[in-house]
Amino acid sequence: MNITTYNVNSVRARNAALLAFLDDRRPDVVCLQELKCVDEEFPWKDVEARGYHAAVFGQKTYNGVAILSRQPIEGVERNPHWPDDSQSRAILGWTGGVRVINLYVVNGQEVGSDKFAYKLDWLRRLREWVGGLDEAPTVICGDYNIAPADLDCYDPKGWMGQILVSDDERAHFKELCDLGYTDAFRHLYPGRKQYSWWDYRGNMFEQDKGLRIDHHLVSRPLLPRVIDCIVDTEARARPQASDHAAVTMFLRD
DNA sequence: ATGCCACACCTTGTGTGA
Repeated sequence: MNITTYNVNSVRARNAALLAFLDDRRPDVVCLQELKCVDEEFPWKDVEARGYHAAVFGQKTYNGVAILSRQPIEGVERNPHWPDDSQSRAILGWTGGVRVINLYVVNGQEVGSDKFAYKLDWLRRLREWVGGLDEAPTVICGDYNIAPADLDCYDPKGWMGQILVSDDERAHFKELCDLGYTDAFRHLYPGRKQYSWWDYRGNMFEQDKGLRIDHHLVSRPLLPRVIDCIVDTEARARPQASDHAAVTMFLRD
């Protein structure tokens, strides 16, 4: 079984790229972020034609998350621990015997801003929620908008204190891990420099100047099943690609 | 300090992203 996390940066603008990804890679489960459309505009027919079930939590213009799976998706919950939040950022579904949580974590715009305060509070609520879950095998994947360590940033000195790498954000990520979740990629490859996002501007992808901000956090019962985790840079290199690559984790059956 | 790029939007510029 494999589980992909993929920030598509508009599912409508990325329709051809997404369908090519599904056709080429044949993933079992795909967690999408930044749909940027309402549920009615999601490409239901295209993904269903390729054999996927879909659980969608859309929003006009911004945010929006979805889970695709070759197997049925049950027990779907949307923003389960953010009852008064109008932003579609979290969806949970059970599929293939795994509790899949798909997140589009707040960006935060600028350290110290109102949006940054919202990001920290959102992360606090995430931890509060996840900390109360039972021991069922769980993966929490998505766009975390946090590069957990300097190794996850092409220019740690230049980015010091900035959004995505600040100490506050990293502390939240570490506390989430301390609840019993492991960053699958870093667990497998402790010293590997591998990014998942590259700015559209300045040919950053061609220079491999990026950040690793898309992650799979796996719960203790699931960790022994983790075989591999790869970043699909090929899809990022194509024309009209998202600025994020798809990241896929492979589990032993 | 700004734009650099890309996306959505009751667009002809603005807000947001990372």
